[in-house]
Amino acid sequence: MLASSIRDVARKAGVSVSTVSRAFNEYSDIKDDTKNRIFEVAKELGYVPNISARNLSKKNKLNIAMIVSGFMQESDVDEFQFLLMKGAYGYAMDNSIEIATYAIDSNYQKEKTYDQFCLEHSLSGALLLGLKTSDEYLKSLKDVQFPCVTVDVELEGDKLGNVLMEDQKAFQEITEYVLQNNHRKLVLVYGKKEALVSRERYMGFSKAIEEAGLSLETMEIIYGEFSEADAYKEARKLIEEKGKEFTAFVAMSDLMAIGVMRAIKDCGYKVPEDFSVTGFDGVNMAAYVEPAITTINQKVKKRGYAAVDLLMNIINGKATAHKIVTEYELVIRDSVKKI
Amino acid sequence: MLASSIRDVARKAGVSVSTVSRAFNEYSDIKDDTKNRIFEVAKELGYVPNISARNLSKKNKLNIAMIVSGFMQESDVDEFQFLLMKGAYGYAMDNSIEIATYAIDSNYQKEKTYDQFCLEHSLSGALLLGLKTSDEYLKSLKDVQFPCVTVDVELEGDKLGNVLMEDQKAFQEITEYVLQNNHRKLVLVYGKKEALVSRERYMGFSKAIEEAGLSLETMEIIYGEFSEADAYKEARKLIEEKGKEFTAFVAMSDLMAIGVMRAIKDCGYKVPEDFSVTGFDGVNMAAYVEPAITTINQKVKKRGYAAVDLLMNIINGKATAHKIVTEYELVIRDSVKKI
DNA sequence: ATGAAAGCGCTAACAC
DNA sequence: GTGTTAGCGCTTTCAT
Repeated sequence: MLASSIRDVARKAGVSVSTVSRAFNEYSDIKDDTKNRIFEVAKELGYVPNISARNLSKKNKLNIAMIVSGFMQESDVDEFQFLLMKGAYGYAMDNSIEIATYAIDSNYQKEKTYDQFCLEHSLSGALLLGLKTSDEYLKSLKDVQFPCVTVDVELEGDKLGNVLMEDQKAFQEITEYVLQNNHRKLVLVYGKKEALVSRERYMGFSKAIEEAGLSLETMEIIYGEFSEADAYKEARKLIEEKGKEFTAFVAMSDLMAIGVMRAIKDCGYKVPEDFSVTGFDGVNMAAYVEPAITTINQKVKKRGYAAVDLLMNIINGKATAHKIVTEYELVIRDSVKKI
Repeated sequence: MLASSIRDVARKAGVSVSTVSRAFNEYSDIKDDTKNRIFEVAKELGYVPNISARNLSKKNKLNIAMIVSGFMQESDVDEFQFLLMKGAYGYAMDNSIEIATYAIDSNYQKEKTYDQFCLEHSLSGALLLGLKTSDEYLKSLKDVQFPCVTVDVELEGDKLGNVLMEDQKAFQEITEYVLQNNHRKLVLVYGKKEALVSRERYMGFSKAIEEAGLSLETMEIIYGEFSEADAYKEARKLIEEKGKEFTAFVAMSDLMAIGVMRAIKDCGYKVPEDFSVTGFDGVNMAAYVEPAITTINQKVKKRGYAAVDLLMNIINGKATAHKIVTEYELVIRDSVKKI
């Protein structure tokens, strides 16, 4: 009953296969009459063109994919990649294109290069999400043959596009906000050491501190690895050791800010009365915890949307710039107290 | 430079194409010697078998996909589908298989049936997530030709598998818990009307009420559509109208519970002092809000894992049961007060 | 405006 | 154990 091919349609419609092909590929040089008849027959037969076959023969196919690195490694609570995906699929729906998503971990990347992945899947190009400095793909990416767009990873290349954010500037801005609230002894809650954004945000932190005429030496750094649990543990350790020697925690992610807040509460202190806390990302949860967290909203979904847009432009050679810097926004809520 | 084919490998290794094919398909009848040589040459040439070509010619291919319905329609805060995906990819990693994820909205489903989608993508079968009663796929699903596993949708069929949860029993259990805490005037916060799980949970609610010798008439129902915002709005309206006439809100999802809690606070009341609240799902956020929400943990990630497992078994004809009922757990936290 | 036929890269009989 | 060859279902010249 199933699996009627282009030949079946051709036969039943009384035309040749190439005519059917023309109809389905929206060629101009085909009579409306025959075209309609073909579609009718196709519908009767439940015919749909087989994508694999099309991929084999077609010159200019458009197959785009989203390759997510470290999907399983990220915390379950981390909605960052999820929102990126949603943004990407938003573009797909708006433009009636299809995106296939694949999860690829670091080990897999050692077996096959990015180009090989595209080759074997007949892709036109792909979005690459969640890349870490430790990822194999990262090294070979600069001279890929297939169009590729990365998020939060800056890399030059003919076929390469990047969707970036001014991490440094944004982190400087939120640090300055804390400083403006008269905090002088800050704790920086650092993210994953091998994440590219961590370094950028650190630079922003330093800059804010130094431009305020303060010394980095007087600040503390704890390492939360972008994890709620790690941030909790480290913050708790620090508070138990040094008590209220510091007044504010400036975290590189909302999740870590949440961990820090939990530690503060468990130590019998209150936010923001005893300690102020800021986050980074603009994750939904940051608005729902108590107190709601002051943070930088990265507008993640929009970034996913912009990434596919850029990829499409690179694929069809219409990309003017290969770097898109997306906007952010300081969201002031209730987790910082003026002292 | 790129795109060397099986023929290039064959030539350079001094063998025929079929021998190369045998090597890559792990046939037994091939000398280790030649096999190794082929792999060596393949590596030199950067050869990877093209999946589209393989799909065309291979009889027993294994291509599985995850089809997500209503991906864009769900609230951004809703991590349910995300966790399901993670669970599915967990299985994929553990078993070294590849899963392609596609987002398909209701409109798209009208154009193409499930079988047609599998056909055009050369799939062996797929996981179907997020199906609503309003979805086109749902109707035609019972007699699909391609193996298919649904989550939270019970449907008989030769090639059909379901991963289910005892929604009714679970909801009854959490309602009973509230009742045991001596609440007598409850508000049921209903989910999406067209969601299959809503009806089940409603049955569980009714049963708990009736078995406690109470009357459904004395309870209130508000409609939150599984949305935080809607639940907030409806709860707020109710509280402003009737004040503390009721003592507990029993919600069909954690997100709605969070909305209700926000409404309660905004009306100047406290949880659980003035109103008790329960959720359902076991979403991560439920643990982080304040107070932490008493809920039913669905163990969503495990369900995603189980779903792929079932699909694989159906595909290779080894499925004993086509219905998997996954476990849940009542998680008691701080949002219910004994009165 | 339509048809015939070659070919995309691979697998699977069938030969040897 | 390995080679030869006919497809898989489509697109794309090239004819007409």
